[in-house]
Amino acid sequence: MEDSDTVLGKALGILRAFGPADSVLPLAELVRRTGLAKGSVHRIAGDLVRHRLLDKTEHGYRLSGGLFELGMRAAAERTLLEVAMPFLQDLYERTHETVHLGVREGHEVVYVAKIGGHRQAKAPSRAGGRMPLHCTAIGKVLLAYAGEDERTAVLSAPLERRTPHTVIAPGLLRGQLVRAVETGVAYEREESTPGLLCVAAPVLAPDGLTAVAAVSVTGPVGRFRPESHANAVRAAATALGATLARRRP
Amino acid sequence: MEDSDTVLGKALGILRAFGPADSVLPLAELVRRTGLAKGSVHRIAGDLVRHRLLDKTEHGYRLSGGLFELGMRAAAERTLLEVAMPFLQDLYERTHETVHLGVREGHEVVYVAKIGGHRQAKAPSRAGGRMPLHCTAIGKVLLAYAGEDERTAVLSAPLERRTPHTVIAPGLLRGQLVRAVETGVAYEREESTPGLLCVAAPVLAPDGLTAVAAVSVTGPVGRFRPESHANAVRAAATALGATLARRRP
DNA sequence: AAAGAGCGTACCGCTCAGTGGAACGCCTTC
DNA sequence: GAAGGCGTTCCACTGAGCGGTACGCTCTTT
Repeated sequence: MEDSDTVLGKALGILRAFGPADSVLPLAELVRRTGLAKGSVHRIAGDLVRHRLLDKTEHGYRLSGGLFELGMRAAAERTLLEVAMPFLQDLYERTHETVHLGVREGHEVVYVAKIGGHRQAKAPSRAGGRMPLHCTAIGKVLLAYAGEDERTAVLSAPLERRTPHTVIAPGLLRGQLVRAVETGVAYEREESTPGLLCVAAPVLAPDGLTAVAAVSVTGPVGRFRPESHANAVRAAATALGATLARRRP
Repeated sequence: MEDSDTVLGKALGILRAFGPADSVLPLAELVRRTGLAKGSVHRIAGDLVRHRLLDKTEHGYRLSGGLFELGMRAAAERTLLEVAMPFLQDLYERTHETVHLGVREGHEVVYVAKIGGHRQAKAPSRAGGRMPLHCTAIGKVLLAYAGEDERTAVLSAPLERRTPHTVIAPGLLRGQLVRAVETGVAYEREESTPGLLCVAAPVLAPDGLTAVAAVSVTGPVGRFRPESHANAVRAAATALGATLARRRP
């Protein structure tokens, strides 16, 4: 799906052929998804196994633990994760709902952490996973604090309708972003996933103008009242921001 | 440090040149660590940047978020992590000490998760990081439930002394392993890091004979009494084991 | 100010690693 | 028993990758 004229490109193509859903893919499927020659996929996959990026099972290939280890060394997300963990922990303990930590990556959110208990609302989000900016609470917060150019770029592109509640009117969304900056929190009400509500607050950089990340609390329609957690989320996010600022003088 | 005759090998060499400690490395340092030609490192690093595995900063290269995303797709650790999270959460809430989840990878532990609060004892462990088997509570548990051949392999090799308390006598360690199987928990008392104590329990496969992972609670010498958390750790680990068994019929 | 060291970048001709089409054997499925 | 899908192996061609060389830059040193 990308440029596959270099060995590295092909290898990455194979690795990225694994969607968030699939755990083990047979060779033929990899050939199909990557569009590469069967022989090439066979050989490269073999190399990847040798390098502990893939595991070869009876039924095909699987992303290996070596990849996990490598990914956890990524500097930015790792330090963010480590510093944030205590605050996320506090937040969870106070709310006992699913807690997310996310950063912006282009026009999407990438979740850096997701913690929750047994009775958590089953959200499609996963650590390392992505979501559109416009239909999630974290996304809205991040978008609200993104540069004006980024914001208009997102708002002028067609906004994908994920559920009947997804806000796809740019004007409406822009209003929500303004309110997010004013109030320090953004909400999502079944806009990305039916049955899920969410509050998010920004983790601001020392300048107070840009968001380096965002924290959210998610819960199911019914028992969950996002507004009642707004303060907790805001507190966690600002505390995290202050701690991050203290680390990098 | 590995085989670097294939492009992929060189690329991996570059990525793995990043130790857990360093966040940004200049080109020259990568050349030094990998032993590759300067031109090659330059070109490959450029390719890696293009593929979102590296970021290029003012002061050098840095492992990028793309790597984090990719690593989080690793099937085994991801599902383990997701299923385990609620149990780890419970355990943390009950103890308010640092909680670890680890799996065995060769003769080392790989930590899949690490959660803790503000007052956590600062351990050198990190998610995605490694530790020797013989000097950690999780390692001992995993070793106790490993195959007999694996166990003797570890015990017959010289055991690295990490601290004055590290158990390096194979007989002594073997005794601890036997006790671990009998009691369902293993302990570590400043054997990997001065000032740290730890209790761990195995997450057993349905057969009840092999451990798929291990859970631990860590705390500082002084206030922390590992024995008093043995039951909580054991409970969390067995509950997790039961849940995992239910998922794969 | 000049010399030096270390850095990132750019160039380029040689060559062998990587390529992908073809063919094979092994399974199901129809 | 034909047909199709699968994983694997083989092999001759070729251009991607290689690494030595060279340049410009910014510091530090003398």
